[in-house]
Amino acid sequence: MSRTERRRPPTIHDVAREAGVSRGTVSRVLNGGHNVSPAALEAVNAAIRRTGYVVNRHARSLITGRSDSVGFLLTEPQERFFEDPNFNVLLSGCTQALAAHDIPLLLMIAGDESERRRITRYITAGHVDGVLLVSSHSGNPVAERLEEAGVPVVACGEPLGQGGRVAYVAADERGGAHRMVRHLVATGRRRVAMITGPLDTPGGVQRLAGYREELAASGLPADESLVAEGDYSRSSGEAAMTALLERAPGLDAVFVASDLMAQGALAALERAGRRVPEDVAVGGFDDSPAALATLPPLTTIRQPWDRISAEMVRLLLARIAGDEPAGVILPTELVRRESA
Amino acid sequence: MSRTERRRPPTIHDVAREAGVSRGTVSRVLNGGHNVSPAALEAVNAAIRRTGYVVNRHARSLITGRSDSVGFLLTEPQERFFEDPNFNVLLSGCTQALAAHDIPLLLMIAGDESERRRITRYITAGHVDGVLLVSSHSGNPVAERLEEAGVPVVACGEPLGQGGRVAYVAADERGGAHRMVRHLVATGRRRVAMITGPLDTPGGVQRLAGYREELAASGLPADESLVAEGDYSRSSGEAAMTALLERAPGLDAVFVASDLMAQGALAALERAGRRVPEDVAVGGFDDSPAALATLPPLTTIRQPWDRISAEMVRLLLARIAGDEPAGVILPTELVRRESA
DNA sequence: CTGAAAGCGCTTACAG
DNA sequence: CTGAAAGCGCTTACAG
Repeated sequence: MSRTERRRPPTIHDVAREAGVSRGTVSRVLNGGHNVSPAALEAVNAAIRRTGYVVNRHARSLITGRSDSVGFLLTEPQERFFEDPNFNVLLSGCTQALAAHDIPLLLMIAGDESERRRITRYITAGHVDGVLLVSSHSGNPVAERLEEAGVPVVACGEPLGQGGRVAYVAADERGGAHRMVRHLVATGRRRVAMITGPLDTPGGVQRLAGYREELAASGLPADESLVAEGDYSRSSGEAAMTALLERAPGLDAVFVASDLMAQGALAALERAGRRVPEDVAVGGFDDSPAALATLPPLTTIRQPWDRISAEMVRLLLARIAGDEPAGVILPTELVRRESA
Repeated sequence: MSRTERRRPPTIHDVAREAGVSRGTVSRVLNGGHNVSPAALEAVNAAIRRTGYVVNRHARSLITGRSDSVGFLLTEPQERFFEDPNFNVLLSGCTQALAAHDIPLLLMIAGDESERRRITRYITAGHVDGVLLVSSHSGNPVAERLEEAGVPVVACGEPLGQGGRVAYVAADERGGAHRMVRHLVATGRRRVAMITGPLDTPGGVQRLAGYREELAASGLPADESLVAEGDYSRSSGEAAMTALLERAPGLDAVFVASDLMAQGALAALERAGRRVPEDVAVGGFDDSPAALATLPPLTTIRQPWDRISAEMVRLLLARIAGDEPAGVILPTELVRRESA
């Protein structure tokens, strides 16, 4: 027990004594300063400074019933999280946006159903005022479960088949796909293939839809042999590209639904002896750090992750304050580099 | 205010009534079940199940003075965090190891000095029982500040110049460097260059020391023109490799202190028309996902991130329980792939 | 082994 | 505008 003794921190009582007012008045100052005379306000603020007082959140939460904290819940299998740089940007952005409101972020990872149950229980017990949910796979019931229990949720990406019951923030996936395919076609490509994301995710579905729409708009024929499905991982992109090359050797461009998969596709193309962009133009999606790590650097669709995290936090705080759920769609943008 | 009403969750009082015992007895069951008769124990447990009771942590913390939560504090500038997959593995591993103890992890990011002050204040106010610190740069005073305030800290990586005051977990950096250089030399390389990490970090310093020691042990001459410093980023690896090629065109191998920098080095070598591994063997460090994303896949030194996170959590919980600080060094291992 | 009671540090009507 | 007081849901000596 030789560990440094932690001194008992000053309480509202110490501040009250120091300022010569009651504890109620100190509390009022702490909670917005309404109904407090200027003189008292100043005395209390000075006392807070002198004593180094910091509110005890446990005591406050006990009475308010709020925890003044927010959960960041990841229900993807871990591997995805490890590999995808987007998660970092999102997580970090949310942490900082919350920090500006002095709200701590609790990180929660639920890889399997038993962890999901444990965490749901923890959350619905009121340990957190709301949840930022990252889990684009449909058929994942946590969002509804939490909302039913009265815990506000904001999802990253549009939840599939949930009829507007849960709030979300998403990039304009479909518009992004339009932009990329338009660019590919505008630069003279005529056999444009696509590697999609998992088709049980909104990103998977909508980027594919945008691809098809833009192809049709360009008067190019639809050809299902030009479409292969991946799971957003690097290796799945490599496998899909290999399959496409086999099925449709004449392809001259490929729109890949994530930069990470595009990295894999690039490897497959190199192995097959196809030059990029001379023989095959490659377009990615995300504008993640991976897009700069490839050779050649990737032409891609930028998702505004910084704005996405900021909007998620804004929406969640609004929901916690009582607002109705809302969906926010943020624009994407084409980033031209060397691969297409 | 049409938001779903959150029902008031059951309290210890409801459980007591349901079980026909006093609240004190319920509390004893909750806290280990000492001094409770088997009959009472069973009645309480049944009542807990029936009511769906979950302890209110705020009330508990208010009286125990513990928060039963832990902070994960990142003091690196954000960019590093985004780019480095190791952070993910570490963060995720710590989250899960803590979850096994039912302890939530609060993510904290302190990019600049003002954020550092805000977060230090938050932590020392007792909102967290201990801190997992990721910040290998020396001259970063947060670890000492926190320990002085009585908050246990466990650092990732050996803190430079802190005389054993703060607990840490690290990989055997020096041994890893030995292993890699030995491998390079054993496969016939004679002009082995090195791209180091930042030399104000333990990883930077120790991997370089290991390189020099092993070169000497192999009877190869020390040549300072063969050493260039990077900052662990991809682009710095590319720049360093370009500089090395200029200074020492005759090099036939390079030991790069991180996989990410190795990725950059590979790009520089390709640009310079050097084949890997035929002309230049490249060895990385980390065995991060980046090592598999390169062409050719990277021979590297595996850091046991899963064990590192588990040990950090173990050590922190021990410190919180009163143990003295300790340093733990975990072994590294050579992973042979195609680049060397 | 068990219950009654005090008290952790706050907030919030309630009087004035 | 301000103070006195109740009470949030727990834990922990203290008696028995």
